[in-house]
Amino acid sequence: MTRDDRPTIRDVARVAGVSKGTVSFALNGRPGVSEDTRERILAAARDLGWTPSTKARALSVSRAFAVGIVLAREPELLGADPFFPAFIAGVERTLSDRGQALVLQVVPESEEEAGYRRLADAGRVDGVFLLDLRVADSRIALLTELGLPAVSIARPDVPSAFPAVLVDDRPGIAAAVSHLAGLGHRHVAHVAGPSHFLHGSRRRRAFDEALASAGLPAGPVVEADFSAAGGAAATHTLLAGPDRPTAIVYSNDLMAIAGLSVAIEHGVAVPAQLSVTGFDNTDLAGYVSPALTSVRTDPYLWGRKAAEALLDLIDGGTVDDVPVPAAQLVIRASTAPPPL
Amino acid sequence: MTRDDRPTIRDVARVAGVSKGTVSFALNGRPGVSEDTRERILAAARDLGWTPSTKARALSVSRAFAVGIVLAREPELLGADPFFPAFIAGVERTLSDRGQALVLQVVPESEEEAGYRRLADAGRVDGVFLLDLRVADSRIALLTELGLPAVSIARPDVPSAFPAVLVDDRPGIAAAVSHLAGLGHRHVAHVAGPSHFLHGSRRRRAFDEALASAGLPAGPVVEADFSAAGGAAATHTLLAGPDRPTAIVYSNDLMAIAGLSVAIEHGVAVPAQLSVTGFDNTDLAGYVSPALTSVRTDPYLWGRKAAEALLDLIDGGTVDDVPVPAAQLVIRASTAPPPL
DNA sequence: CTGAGTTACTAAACCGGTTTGATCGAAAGA
DNA sequence: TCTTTCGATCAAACCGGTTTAGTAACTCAG
Repeated sequence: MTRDDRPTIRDVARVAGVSKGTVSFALNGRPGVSEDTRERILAAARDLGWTPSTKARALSVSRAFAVGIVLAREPELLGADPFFPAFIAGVERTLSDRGQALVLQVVPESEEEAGYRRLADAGRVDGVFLLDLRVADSRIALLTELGLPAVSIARPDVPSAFPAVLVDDRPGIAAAVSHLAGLGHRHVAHVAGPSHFLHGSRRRRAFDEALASAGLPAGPVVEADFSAAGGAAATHTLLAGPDRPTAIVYSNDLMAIAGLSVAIEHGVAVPAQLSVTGFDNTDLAGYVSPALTSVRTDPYLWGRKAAEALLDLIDGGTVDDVPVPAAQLVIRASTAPPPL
Repeated sequence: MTRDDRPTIRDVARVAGVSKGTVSFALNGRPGVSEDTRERILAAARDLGWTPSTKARALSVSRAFAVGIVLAREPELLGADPFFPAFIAGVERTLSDRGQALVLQVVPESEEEAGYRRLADAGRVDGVFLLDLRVADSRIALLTELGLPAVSIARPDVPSAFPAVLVDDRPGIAAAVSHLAGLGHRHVAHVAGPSHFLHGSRRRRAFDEALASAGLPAGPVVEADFSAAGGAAATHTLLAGPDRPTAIVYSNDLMAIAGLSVAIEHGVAVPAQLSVTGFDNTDLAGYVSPALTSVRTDPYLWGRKAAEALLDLIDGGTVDDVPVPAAQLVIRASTAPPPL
């Protein structure tokens, strides 16, 4: 029952007894159409069940009415990350209100640049979101060259003319460290994300600074890859080494949860002998044992804000950076005073 | 530096000294162009850096060169589900090879139908994937009415003219039950997903059947919602009740992991006093304590196959259902013989 | 040497909207 | 009363491709 006889603007014009142009004007709320005819046209459109063809509009106004995301992550890591789905849900919230679509592209890291080029050259999107910023991220220059508007999540460390949603991980990490310091910990370690990611390196720096401002000695930092396996390996390193820390600040929940089991295997009780904090406050954080103290972020909100900024940018406005509320520490059972 | 002077087919034609039509023929590998001119045209296109405009092609051949997914899930649940990102990664693998794009739509459940209608009416996509099938799913009729080609993940329980990727959860559940039966368990419980989801109810039925075919008595079944909170509550119900089971088969890993902590809180040792199995074999499964016995599925593969089927369907072929390998049970430390 | 059949190519129509320039009748100003 | 201006409307061009119909040159059988 593939009824391909979708009505066109021509049909609406005929039924309403006007020209195509007038229908177009009426629908886009332009002046120069009498109230009388406007209503007749709208009625005709309603009767015919006509919706303007995005394809045709896209061609004539040279807009795609869509924005894009290029994801260069391994499928497995993607699956474990709670950020991404919540973010796109937020993005969609804004987009659907404004009649825009979201085009997703998942590519191997080696094809990331090609992914953006394809999107731009084919004219598939009017702008993109810049996620997973890296240190000295080359995509900023690429997108500038391509003339593709963009909004980044967090402000890049290289000059960027694009607006950013000012996500800042530092207060969250600082809150975790200061919570631990307040409990009396003096040997605090950090399991960091990959240092070529901006959030990886920024969380790490925030950790160093928070220790210093709490008057604590610098703590050991092990770099991992945000995966469960990586978190487990890093934890093993920290617990097997000399001068075992009494607390570990993980840069995401997944690694922290994996760390919990490693501690058990090492016969280290959490939180009695080791305190642990996560980051992301995933669904699971409250339901592991002990329940995980974590930093709550709000990727859904970021998605909404980022989409608003991007659409405004595309519509020609100059857009400022977008502030967002600071992350909050959620204290649960995995943190306690250090052993005496 | 928004250089909007992208070359058009006209420019290529001029440089190559031929007409637009000939350029089009040359590029689409049609006969009627001499080898000589064809090369000249391709060279001109390369020199100018010309890529055909998807917008224009879409209009003239009335194809969107894109397929869609409408997701009607709560953002939180989405974030915790490992299926979805892996699936779209697989989809993308196929799509990018064939020059197609993926349009994503995340909507509240109440707007699901509207979501499909929008996609279809605006002509944004040429077909869609049907995920999270429900019992007596009304979307089959909807898509048929809209004339929108589709491929479903798992075969629906209502008559459907659309091809399906034959995902079957039953062997996985059966393997888990038979593993537990082999270990000597006779009191096996199940924490099911929502029964209005096809996979929820099918896993439940598979559980019942597997128990029967192992010669075991019917076990208690508690319905939950696939979330950590739901899994915890269900586990609590099972462990607090009379006639406590010696093993629990969860319908996903998230609930199983939440269940592990509830067991600890109840002073029930896993696996000594209680065996636990999950479903999905998430990244985390191997890194909780005890490591979780789980059913490994392959959503990445499903995505690839589903996309191939959908594109073939759109291209006019008649497409058969697509078989996929049965899920495998991954045995880890969370299962052991029951207490004596 | 003619007429039919190929081959290689062009001009023009078309997809379904938006946008520009022109037209026409009516109201307003001289 | 005779312009002038303005609001409402239409016809046609345009966006950048694809596709159809037509044509010129060239081959080949009779």
